[in-house]
Amino acid sequence: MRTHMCGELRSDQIGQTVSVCGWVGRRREHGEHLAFVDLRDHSGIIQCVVNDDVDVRSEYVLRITGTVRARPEGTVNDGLPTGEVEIGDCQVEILRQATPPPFPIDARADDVDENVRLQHRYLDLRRERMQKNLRVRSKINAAVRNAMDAQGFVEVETPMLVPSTPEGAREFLVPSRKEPGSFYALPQSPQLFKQLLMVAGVDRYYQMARCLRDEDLRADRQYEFMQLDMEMSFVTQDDVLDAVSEAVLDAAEVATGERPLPIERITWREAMDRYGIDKPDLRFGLELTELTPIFAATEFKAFAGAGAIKGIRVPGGADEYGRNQLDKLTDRAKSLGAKGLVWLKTTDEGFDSPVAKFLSDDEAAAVRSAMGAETGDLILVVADEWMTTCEVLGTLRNDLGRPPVHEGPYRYVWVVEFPLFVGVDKESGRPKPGHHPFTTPHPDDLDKIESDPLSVRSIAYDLVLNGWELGSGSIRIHEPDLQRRVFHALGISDEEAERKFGFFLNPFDYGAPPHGGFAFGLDRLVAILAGEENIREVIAFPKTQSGTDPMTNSPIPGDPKALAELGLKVLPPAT
RNA sequence: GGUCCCGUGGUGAAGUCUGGAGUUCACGCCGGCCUGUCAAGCCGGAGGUCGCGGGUUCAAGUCCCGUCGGGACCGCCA
Repeated sequence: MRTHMCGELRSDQIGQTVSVCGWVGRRREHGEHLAFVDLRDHSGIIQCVVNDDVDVRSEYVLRITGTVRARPEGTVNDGLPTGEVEIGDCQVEILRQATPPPFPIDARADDVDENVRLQHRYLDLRRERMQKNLRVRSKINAAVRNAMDAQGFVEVETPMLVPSTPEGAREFLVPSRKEPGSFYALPQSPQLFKQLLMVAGVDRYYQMARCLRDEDLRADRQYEFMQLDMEMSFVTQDDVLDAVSEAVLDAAEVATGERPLPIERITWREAMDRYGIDKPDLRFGLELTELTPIFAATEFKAFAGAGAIKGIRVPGGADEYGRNQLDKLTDRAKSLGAKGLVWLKTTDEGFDSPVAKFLSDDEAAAVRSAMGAETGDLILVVADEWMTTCEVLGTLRNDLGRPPVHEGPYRYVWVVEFPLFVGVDKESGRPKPGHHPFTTPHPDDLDKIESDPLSVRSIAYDLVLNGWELGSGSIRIHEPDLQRRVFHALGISDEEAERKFGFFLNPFDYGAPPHGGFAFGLDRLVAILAGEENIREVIAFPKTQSGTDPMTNSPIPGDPKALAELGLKVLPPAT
């Protein structure tokens, strides 16, 4: 039907008779016997010179046959890859007429209400930007698959209809017709299956896995999302990180044409100390500075006895931030859990600050020196429990300096040695798992599981890109004694463990190899590499923030007959 | 569950604070003219439940209350 794609025609084809197919973009008519038609397919746009009087309108689907020729002197279009040539003597075949689209099928639709774009997603996807995104995604998928295959991983598909599991994200439930009142769940991840595949001796498993979580949506979260899910036997953390790195770096290379440097590592502790967050954005400074020792014997009540005192320095911020803005920053800090926020404006004489008079000369000088502050800088200080201090300043740091996620350069980082337990459950008073309850404790911290659980590190790691968590993983516990100790630390009795996790852990008794794995979100990786700051832009048919699809109108009310067959009855909405 | 922003011909915006006739701009659409344009140009035209409901007022796109839809974020996402 066609000999070339619209966007591939160049001077090389001059003289050739070609056929191209596509949609009518812009057209410029100069009377009955001359019209310029921009024909578009996914590869680009070619100008066709039509001398017949054919009625050709926006988005008509055409097949055009004609001769490639150089454009006349002075009419070359530098803005178009095909701009040196055009198709002349065009024979136009209308394959399908079209009604005018609700929005222009080009970059102008970037500004159109997203709801309208989603209502007509098939038209939105027709645009160059979205075509590019679909294709980048496809290339990344292929690169990831190739990388995993080349490393000896076996792609195994796991079920979409799985049992509901008690822990973790809220699940989507699927009613069973054969057993009314019983339900499957859609998998929030293939976690249990991939570990059982290790018991099965698969050794290296991977899957492009669709995961489903019934949690509220965000710019970086959809109900349904894709993960590169993988698991390996007889490995250390380094083996897992290397295998994942290979896939991620290959993906980055096909998407950007440039292979990133090896991914650096930082411990969770250092990430919190320096960036105040477990998914640090390394693209900008504003790092947290340790000030605790300076105030070891301070008389300033707000600082005395604080677990940690840290500051961030905003270069030249003294003039930039007025009283009003500083009050807002203080409110922000308080809403994040800090008792307050101390701000210091660096002057030639010392500090301009409401609390300047409470600082001794030595303390002021030490702060200035530790922060590397120069006149005109703004310093923000928080004094609180270590975790609170870090988190509050980390959030302020992001508020103040973080560029949009898709703006280069790309800064990948492995965050390792996550704590095994995070926080304490209000009801039980027991620690809560940081990653999941099957994560291996750090070998150096085994003796603290009972005595000081919150200080126990784990062999768990996250991959972070430009401040977005791409994914996480861990080395799993494969020995029953250690698993029992961790369960006990979590306040899970042997009986409860058997009831909740028996179906998953009992198979380990038949010989579970040491194993560990990882899963990272492809949508997020593709979005960043495609230069998008919202994963909806790299998903062909995404849901809105409230979980609806304006194109298909899903979700829709259940059909009474179908409900009856499933043994379901819909209750009136709670008031 | 919560906070904030947005909703005006097909599309994007202005008008809303400070109430006075559906007013304006650009794109698109329809018709006409036009043989080298590429954001083609020129002339003419059509197109509206100002998201929806209620209230205040002589009068509401504009003020108030509620509601629906979209977005950003918090909670949530082991």
